[in-house]
Amino acid sequence: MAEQHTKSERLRQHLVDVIDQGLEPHSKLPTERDLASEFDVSRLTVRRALDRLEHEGLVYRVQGAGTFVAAPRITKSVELTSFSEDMRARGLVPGSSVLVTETISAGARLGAKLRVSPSDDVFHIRRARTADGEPMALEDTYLNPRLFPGLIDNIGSESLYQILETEYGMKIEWAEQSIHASVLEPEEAQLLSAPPFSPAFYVTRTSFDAQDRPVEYAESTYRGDRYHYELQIHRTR
Amino acid sequence: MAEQHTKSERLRQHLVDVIDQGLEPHSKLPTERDLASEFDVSRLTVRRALDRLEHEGLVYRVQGAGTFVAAPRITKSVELTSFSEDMRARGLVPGSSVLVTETISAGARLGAKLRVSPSDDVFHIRRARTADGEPMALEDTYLNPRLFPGLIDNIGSESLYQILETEYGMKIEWAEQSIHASVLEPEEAQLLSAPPFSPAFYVTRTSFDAQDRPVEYAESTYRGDRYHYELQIHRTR
DNA sequence: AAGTGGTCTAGACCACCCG
DNA sequence: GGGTGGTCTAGACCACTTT
Repeated sequence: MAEQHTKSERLRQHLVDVIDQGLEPHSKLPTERDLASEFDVSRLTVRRALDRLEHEGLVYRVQGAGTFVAAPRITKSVELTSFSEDMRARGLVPGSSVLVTETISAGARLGAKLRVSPSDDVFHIRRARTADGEPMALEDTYLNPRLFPGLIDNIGSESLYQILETEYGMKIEWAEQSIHASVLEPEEAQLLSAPPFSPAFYVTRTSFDAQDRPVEYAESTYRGDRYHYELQIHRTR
Repeated sequence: MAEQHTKSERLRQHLVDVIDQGLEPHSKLPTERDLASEFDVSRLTVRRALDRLEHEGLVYRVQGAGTFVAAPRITKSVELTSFSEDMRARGLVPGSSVLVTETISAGARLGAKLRVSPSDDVFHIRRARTADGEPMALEDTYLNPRLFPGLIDNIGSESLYQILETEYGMKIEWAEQSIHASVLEPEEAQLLSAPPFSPAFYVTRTSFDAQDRPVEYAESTYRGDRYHYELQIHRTR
């Protein structure tokens, strides 16, 4: 676990542990004032920890009554995760096999996505992604070589995002994702061990760092019979 | 506009107005301390207003440097909207034609979704939804007749959500939505004027009110060639 | 070195829920 | 009426960016 360096984050983590270790839904948590004195912090610090837990859906608050453990909900709202995290969240073991690694000329489309000149080089990685050993998706990832020198020689089965973060200090902050309905072309179907022309998701994603620079552009085709989206959506207030 | 009753909300609204009235992206806003003294509030109150604006993507903050107007982003994160709102947000004119209205026995599946007995009645409404006059989706909506007496006789071309809210005081707060890849069955294809077996989204949605009671269950089939999802996703921290 | 946002404190008053 | 969460204050120190 990463070190928690703020008091409110340490308190939040403590409360997560307490909740996970067997508190029933709708159990009442200690009052904000009690938590403040017990952990020797101000009430505002307690409220910051609870704000985050409420936002994450682990607790709910009722004015005048207290703070309570939320009923676990099956679906979560959409979050930015890697394929590996996504699969683990679904209770599946993620895997990956690299089909292609190459350096190609960006061209107009990829150049625009990654904000490089069309004549510049980009890395291209094609991988088959698996869940519990079964083919789940084909993924073509494109990266700017200037940001990740030498990367293409170090691709293994580890998480690409992990490598970007640990080796290059690159943290992806947000992404634009587009989801289309599609069917598997025969070639894709064969690579995914699925019937040709069966339903599929075609997903494109451009990922950005904290300075809003495009870091990665990826096109993925997911088997529609094995993958779907579950989301919880709220009225914005 | 609804009345803003907290200081931080009034300040937030004021800043929204200022930003909308012509501030360029990356313009620097006044410092938190300046805003605090100008509006005669504490710095924490300023920070709460800015927190919300940052969350909404209108501003970004750089520690040690300042707070800046964010570049407008094309895509928005997923929000809970009706078909009509959704289409209007895409710049299309929504329409609807009612194909079926009937009262049927719930059965096990619908009973579970709407939390009524399998032998209870439910309303069923089948509609073809159009955008700019072109067929976009088929939608089967199921409702609990006890919550909406007489509704089935009043279905017109107006927004169903509008009727639920104005006639029955029902406000939908959140929903669980599931999105599957699919293809159009010949019957659906004909109703949607699309080729049979062409790509489609199959979407189910259960909508809940503020008390977490299921209000509506809907199954929709969207033409994949005319509809897709665009979302902006963020790392949760 | 000065200025900015990030975190935290100790205390206050209000709106709301419950016995 | 007593306790709870919701909002707010005035001030402090820290981490970081900019000059």
